[in-house]
Amino acid sequence: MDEIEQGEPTGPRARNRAAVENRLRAAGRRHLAEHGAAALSLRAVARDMEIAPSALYRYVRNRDDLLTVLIVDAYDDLADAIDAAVAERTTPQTRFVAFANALRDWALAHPSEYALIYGSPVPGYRAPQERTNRAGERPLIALAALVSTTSVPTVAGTDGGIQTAAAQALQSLGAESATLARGIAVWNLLLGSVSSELFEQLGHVTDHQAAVYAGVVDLGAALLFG
Amino acid sequence: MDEIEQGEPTGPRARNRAAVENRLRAAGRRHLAEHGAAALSLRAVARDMEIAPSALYRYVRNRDDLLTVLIVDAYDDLADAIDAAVAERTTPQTRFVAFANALRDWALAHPSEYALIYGSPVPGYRAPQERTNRAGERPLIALAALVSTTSVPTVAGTDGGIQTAAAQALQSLGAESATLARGIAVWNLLLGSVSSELFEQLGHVTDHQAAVYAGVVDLGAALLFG
DNA sequence: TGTACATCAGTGAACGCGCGTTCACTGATGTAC
DNA sequence: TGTACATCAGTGAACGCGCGTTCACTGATGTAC
Repeated sequence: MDEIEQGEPTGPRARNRAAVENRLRAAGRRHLAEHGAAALSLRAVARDMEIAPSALYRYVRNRDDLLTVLIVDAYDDLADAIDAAVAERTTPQTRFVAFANALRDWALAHPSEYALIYGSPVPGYRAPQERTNRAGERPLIALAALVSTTSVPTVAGTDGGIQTAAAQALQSLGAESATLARGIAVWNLLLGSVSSELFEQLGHVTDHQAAVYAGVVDLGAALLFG
Repeated sequence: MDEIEQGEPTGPRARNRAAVENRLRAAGRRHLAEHGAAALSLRAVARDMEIAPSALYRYVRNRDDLLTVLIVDAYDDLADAIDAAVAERTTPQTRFVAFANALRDWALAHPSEYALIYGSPVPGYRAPQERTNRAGERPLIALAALVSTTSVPTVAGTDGGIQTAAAQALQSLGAESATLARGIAVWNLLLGSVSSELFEQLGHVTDHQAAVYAGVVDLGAALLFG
């Protein structure tokens, strides 16, 4: 998709190509939800689309390439949801609450995509960082932005240095290491809470997941601001 | 293995059987580490053991059965490590620190087994709770025990009610719901921190993972005891 | 202690399956003149 | 506007592979008398 370069003409051909790309992404997500990332299969996706398996190679280099596309889509979709939620609030505290709730809401609505990006890594698949980093850092940068009172400078996507853009963003906020550590802890707390709810790691210790999460959010807010 | 019932005679045959079972578990773990749970394959394990694939069916009902055995082993191994570490300390705070460090140390030493029990679920595999619950609750019960000053009663393994033994243990401690919620939050914080370190969910935001975790542990202690 | 039978561990061939990927191809769409 | 050629999307057959599981079997170990 993105990676097979094309000019951007319009006309029937281009329109059709875009439509097929969308059907491919949708079918990929569907397959992800039903069988998991490790079992994502080009043949099965092609079957879903009622197309010959070989036709997919016009859109995607190979199986792993499709996974990469879906990963980037998932990060972007989550980050869009977060950005939208945060933008509605003004104070740091309410922005943080919106951030945390957007994270959980998105995860519950898109469990397989959440598992894809924040679950255990897909064995045998190594994400190509130059394609994955930009989107993958967006949620973290959003968190960094609301921890700080000043606004976060957009970091040009050079990537691939020792430190990622997210780390630069955090440090350009003038976060001392203690603040940085607290920010990381809060992020881990939120991800851990969402994961354990979604993956049912607690058995049925509680039936009040939403209430527990609300407590977790309070806790996070206290750590960051209080 | 456990599930194919046997008397417990000794003699060459029994000894050999036990030895093969151990080789099977070891080969299973090895395969898990190299290719992940979703790709766990009886044929590959048999090849590892230099044995005919069909021979494995003397020890295991099918592929999922082997997964279940490995899951139970992993929980028990982790819980043993935790119990041993906690037993060396006496005050609640130091016991909690020992607990948290044992969790991280075990995860770093056994990443694939950690992913198996606390990562995203294996698609298409549904753990049979009657075989999995007892071991799966051990780490939680250990945490519950050290949150409380009184010792935790051993709960008979009836399982399968609405509430699990872990929840009963927590509540028999007289934990009010606020304490319960805080205990859950701490557990989520620890799991989230270990997972994000192990699965590299942060990119390279920090190079001081051990220090960050130490901060997380302090935080957890403050939440529980402070 | 020896013998006859039952149990068990392991073999090897076979089944049907789905997978990723390549390849030569056809027909439709776009482009240059 | 019409024609000749280039590009592109999609087809269908084929490749070699590894998988889970079943089955009839052989030979070794255990057991009863």
